[in-house]
Amino acid sequence: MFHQLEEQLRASFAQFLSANYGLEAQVVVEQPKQSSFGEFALPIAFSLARQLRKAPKAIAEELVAKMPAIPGVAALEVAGNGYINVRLQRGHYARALLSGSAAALNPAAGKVIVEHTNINPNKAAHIGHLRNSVLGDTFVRMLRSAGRRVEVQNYIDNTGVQVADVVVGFHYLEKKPVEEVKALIAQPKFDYYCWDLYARTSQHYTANPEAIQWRRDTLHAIEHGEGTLAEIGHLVADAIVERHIDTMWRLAIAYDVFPRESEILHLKFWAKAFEQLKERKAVYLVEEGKNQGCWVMAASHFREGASEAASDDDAKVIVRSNGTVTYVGKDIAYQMWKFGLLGLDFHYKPLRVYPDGHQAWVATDEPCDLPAPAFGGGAEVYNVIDSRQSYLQDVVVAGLRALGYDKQAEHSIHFSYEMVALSPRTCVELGIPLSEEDRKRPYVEVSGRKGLGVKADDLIDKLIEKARAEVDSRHPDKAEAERVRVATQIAIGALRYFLLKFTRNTVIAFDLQEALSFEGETGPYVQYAAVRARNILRKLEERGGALPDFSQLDEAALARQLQAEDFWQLLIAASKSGSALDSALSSGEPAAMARYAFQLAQAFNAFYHDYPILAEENPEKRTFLLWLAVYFKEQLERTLDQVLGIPVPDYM
RNA sequence: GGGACCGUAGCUCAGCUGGAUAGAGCAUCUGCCUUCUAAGCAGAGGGUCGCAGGUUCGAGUCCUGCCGGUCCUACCA
Repeated sequence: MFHQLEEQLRASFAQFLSANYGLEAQVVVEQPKQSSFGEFALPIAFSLARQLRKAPKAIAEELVAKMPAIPGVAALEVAGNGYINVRLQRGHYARALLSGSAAALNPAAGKVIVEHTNINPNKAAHIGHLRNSVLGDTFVRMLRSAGRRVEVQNYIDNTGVQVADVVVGFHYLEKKPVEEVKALIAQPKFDYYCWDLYARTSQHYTANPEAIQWRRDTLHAIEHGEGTLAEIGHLVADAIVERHIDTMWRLAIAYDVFPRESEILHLKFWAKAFEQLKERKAVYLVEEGKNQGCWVMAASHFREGASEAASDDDAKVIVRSNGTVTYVGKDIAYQMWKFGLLGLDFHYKPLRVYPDGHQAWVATDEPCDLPAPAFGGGAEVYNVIDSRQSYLQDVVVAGLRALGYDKQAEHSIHFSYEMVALSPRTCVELGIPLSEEDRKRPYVEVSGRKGLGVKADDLIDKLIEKARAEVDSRHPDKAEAERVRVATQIAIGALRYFLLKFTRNTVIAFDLQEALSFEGETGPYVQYAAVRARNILRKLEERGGALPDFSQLDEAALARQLQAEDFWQLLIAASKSGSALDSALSSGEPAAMARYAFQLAQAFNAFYHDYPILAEENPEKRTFLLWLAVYFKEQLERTLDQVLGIPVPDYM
């Protein structure tokens, strides 16, 4: 609604300027610094000052005087040195909201593919992985809320070095036969077991460099899919993927399809992509130098300013001299498949039915009887991958471009984000040893190899435990199962909000104390505002009342009530959810959406404190306040639950 | 060496394509629970927006240089 008016305003001014001054001006519509200035502010007079050679203030005054009436707008005012402030007709605006005459969504056509999570299936998920998943999942929810069709992919690197290292641990270090590994998999927390084993194997390599041969042998075995090593590799990877799915579902994060690296190889995705790359001369064979015998992509393809004659040594190796393909090479093939450019497809089998009935599929190399949806073939692709891999992502896009797929390269977006590190204080708390140097740093990087980090499940458990204590003390009369449910919802809210409140390119120095906080700018604060709105309505019912018929609030009544600035500001804030989604989406910042939710909650909390609705005796005002509470509740709940993936508890 | 990002209140961070008096949260201090739950509300203090130039009606925002910090620049991913 708010957004609609903004557009209308823009259009009206542009049209007026074009018709009366012959100017094709870009009309900027801002929101005033102070709400007392009105709902919109246009700095148009400033930009016209040069062209018209007149003082901005004079231009603004002239425009305001000549501008024909705009529906829904009460007044245009000149302020400051030449701002045009816009005030809306409050009753008219509220009536439109009440009767639900919202604009229909007009989403772009075409499927959006969002790839996120992508955790190496060799150990438990940690806090850094959570940032990826929460960002990706929230972005997916934002797109879907805007009406886009979205497919969520979680790519599994099940044949890589990291899986191989855990296999080395099982086979060479622990000398476990397949049966014992299977028994371990059946135990709970198999991902935690692998977390430690992976760290041990890494340490073993450091102490015994010759042991690296085990890794080579294992990688080779896994790639060919034969023998004990390969069998353990597949068992481990599949089992860990299941654990990751469990962990992410605790945060209401789900996937549609799991493409796997093993199928990229077995189904000849890479071979086909390689053919095309060679044909188009996107890659070439190096004759001499350090990259002798490798197929490489010239630096000029992916690096700004690199000259055509840049040396072979600067090029990116795509196929190693031993004939094996690098991860980037496989990623190019995968990216081509995502856009439907490869002419090949995976086979799929069902992997998991989520508790809500959603079916997730996994890629396989054998046909399956069950019909799977059509995956891949997206119009836009977002890869949620941390910023350290931007170089690799540039190479992937360069690959598409070199093949002549300019449009796809354009729509191939690296949705990058900075890493999650640990605050020194939290390291101490977790017993992680710090060097003198580390102590002075603002943060310490986590390391899977060293086994340093905060495991996702541990963090979620801690949050639930803390929320549980709060819920228990406030609601000792509620059934235990119910208290656990509410505590879990609060924990999810706290965690998701914490990971979303930072913009993407900010390094998060994870601080346990801060993450466990439920006060101030946190998920529980926002949830609490929604719960308060629910409490009002529940209390009304408990006292034998019922919601009045809001249609009796006509424009005049609404205008009367909305003379109160507090009410008007809350209504305006709540009606901005569509506008907030729009701008968060165009800037690609889920943090903006989280911030909006927080601001809306703040506005409501102040309102809640100042105006006891149920005690209101004036019938018109009471009806109006109840409507305001209901409208706020709807907007906030939609923003929390649908867009941010944060559940709203029944009570707190 | 080359590339990218960052530097805003004591701390952690917002600040959309340049716009009105630079904002939150935490921490500190002061008030407010017989009311729809205080996970809350109201208020106070706290800033040379790293430094120096430039662009213009106007710069935290754009350009250049410097200082400080981080990441990338693998036949790992």
